[in-house]
Amino acid sequence: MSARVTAFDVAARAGVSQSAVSRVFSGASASGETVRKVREAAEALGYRPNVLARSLITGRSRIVGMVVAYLDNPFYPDALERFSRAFQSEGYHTMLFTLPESAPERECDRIVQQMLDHQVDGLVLASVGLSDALAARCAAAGIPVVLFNRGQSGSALAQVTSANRAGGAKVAEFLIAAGHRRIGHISGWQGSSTGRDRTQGFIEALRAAGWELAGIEEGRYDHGAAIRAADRLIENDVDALFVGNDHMAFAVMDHLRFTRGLSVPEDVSVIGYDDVPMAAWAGYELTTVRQPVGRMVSAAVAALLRQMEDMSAQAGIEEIDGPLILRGSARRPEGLT
Amino acid sequence: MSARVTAFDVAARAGVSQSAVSRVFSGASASGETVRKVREAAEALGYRPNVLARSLITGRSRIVGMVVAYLDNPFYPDALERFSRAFQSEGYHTMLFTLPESAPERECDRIVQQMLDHQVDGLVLASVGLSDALAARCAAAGIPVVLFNRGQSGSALAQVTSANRAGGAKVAEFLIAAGHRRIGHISGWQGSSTGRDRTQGFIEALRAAGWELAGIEEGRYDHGAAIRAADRLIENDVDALFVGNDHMAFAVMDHLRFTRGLSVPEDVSVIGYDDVPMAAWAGYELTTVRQPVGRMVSAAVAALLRQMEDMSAQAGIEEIDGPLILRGSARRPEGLT
DNA sequence: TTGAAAGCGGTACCAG
DNA sequence: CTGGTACCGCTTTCAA
Repeated sequence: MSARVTAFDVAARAGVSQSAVSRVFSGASASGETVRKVREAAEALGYRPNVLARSLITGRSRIVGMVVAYLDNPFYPDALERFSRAFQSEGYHTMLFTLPESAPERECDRIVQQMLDHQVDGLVLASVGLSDALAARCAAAGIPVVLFNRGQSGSALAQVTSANRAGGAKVAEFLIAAGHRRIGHISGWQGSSTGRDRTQGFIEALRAAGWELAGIEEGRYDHGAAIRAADRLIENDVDALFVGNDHMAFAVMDHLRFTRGLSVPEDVSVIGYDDVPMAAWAGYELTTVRQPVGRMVSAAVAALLRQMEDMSAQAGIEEIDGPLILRGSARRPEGLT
Repeated sequence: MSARVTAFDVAARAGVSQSAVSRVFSGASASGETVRKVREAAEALGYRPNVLARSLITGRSRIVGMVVAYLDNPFYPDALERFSRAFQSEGYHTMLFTLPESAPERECDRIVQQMLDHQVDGLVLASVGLSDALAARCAAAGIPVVLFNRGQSGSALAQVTSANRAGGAKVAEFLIAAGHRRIGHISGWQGSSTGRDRTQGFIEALRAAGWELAGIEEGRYDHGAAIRAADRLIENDVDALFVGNDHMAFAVMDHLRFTRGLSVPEDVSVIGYDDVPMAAWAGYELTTVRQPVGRMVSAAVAALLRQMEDMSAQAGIEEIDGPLILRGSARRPEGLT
């Protein structure tokens, strides 16, 4: 509707050149007098620099692209909010994408390509992988990528996860200490590093203590699959269940209690990964493994900034220590926001 | 690192003019032969049009800005995911902002201004208001704005909420039907339309049935405040509590059960707004009011698209019918994703 | 249909 | 410090 106000308009009103206006708004050197006149004129006209034009010439958009597979596991909204705030405070903006439930892995490439088209300065991929071809493209374009909560072996991309293996081991120790001997496992997707690592750490620690799994099933992302897996394990008489999958623990426990009439944790102990906020808020008798979200996000942001600011910075793999087992206490654990 | 591939490079390789390349990629008329040559050259060079440059000249960025106050109420991640997908499928990208917990209302203007600098084509504000000054600025810039889950009376902005008043009334009827007579209310923030409407509908329906509130407190956003409010109401002997605030119901119930040793819902019935996903997943004995998220998002998206596509479209206020009371069943209600 | 040229709204380098 | 000017990468007249 209204005619766009450009730097020329401001220049004309302030009686200076357009270059002067540009300098004032990009923080380059200008005399106090010039600054004053320009600011005044800009204010009067309601002028604001067009970020697109600026990005076009500087080659930096100050936008980071963020891809998240899904948000129904409360771990991700939490992380997303932290990412968003962190980037904002560094002067970056966040362009968000979520993947369709149908073909997440396949869509990811398409979406990353779109972000590249938008000239993003960096990319965060939460719980999704990237094809080698596209990783190469990003590298060629000089766009740093950070994989969050997912490792991709053999890739040169920066990666941040928590110590999933240690987390899995902790669970084993926890269950053994609680006196459980027939322990079942519904694993996370074995195609993901987090899934594999948790399972591996769990089994190893069990073995180190002289025990074997009473049964193992792959749960992947599907509630139904997780529930069927739980059924099979229960038939097999397990008295404890480690659900390594992202947010299946509630579904499983629900099923055990209300379909099978078992009491948790008296009949079967259930322990899951990631579901802390819900478990905590609900004061539920579910024991969960809490990943150190805050530190994971900080590490990812730092890694990305480092690479965006300094082209020569190396992409590294960071494993943030300290997955924490929270007994499903009746009270909300302190320190949880 | 690598030299950027531009339309000129493609043109040179294809033996056509740069204009021709542009036409091919913007879908304008070009002969089949030209299209073939250009596509081939582009493919070989790995060319992709620079969206920034395109937006700069067309004046349309195909980006919608989205501001969300917080994501720790599961209602918002749910909505956000739906928004993101809807916009993606319409060829729009989403730029996300979250507000700092400290000064959300004040920061909102600053952030909206930043989005305008980025030349967004439209704005969605979830649960936050906009100053009149900035609303005017958006209008002047021809940028449509939709307020989601928040009304702002007297503003010309498009607004989508659910029928909060009817929802509040339903809660009253529900509690009365359950035989409660000493009913307390912890309201949502009375500075927001949703908070006011829920409370008003609740009180009116109570009154229509011949009852008065046994007590009312304002909970606002703070867990602590909500808990203290609950304490005061309990001292006042209420046997039912309607928590109109966004995601306080769990905190309140938690407190009642584990600090005060009351059983819910036997001693006190608690009913909240919005917390359905958690309640459902946890199979918790909490009765919640579920807002029709899907339809709310669809309406908001439609309203925004309409205005973005057709400058003459009117901004309207839509109240989506059908807040639903879900008894805190042991099983996850069907139809919840 | 096609190519040449004029911008879109800025930044950056230049000589003054 | 200042103004002039080339240029970022693309879209869009305009003649041919």
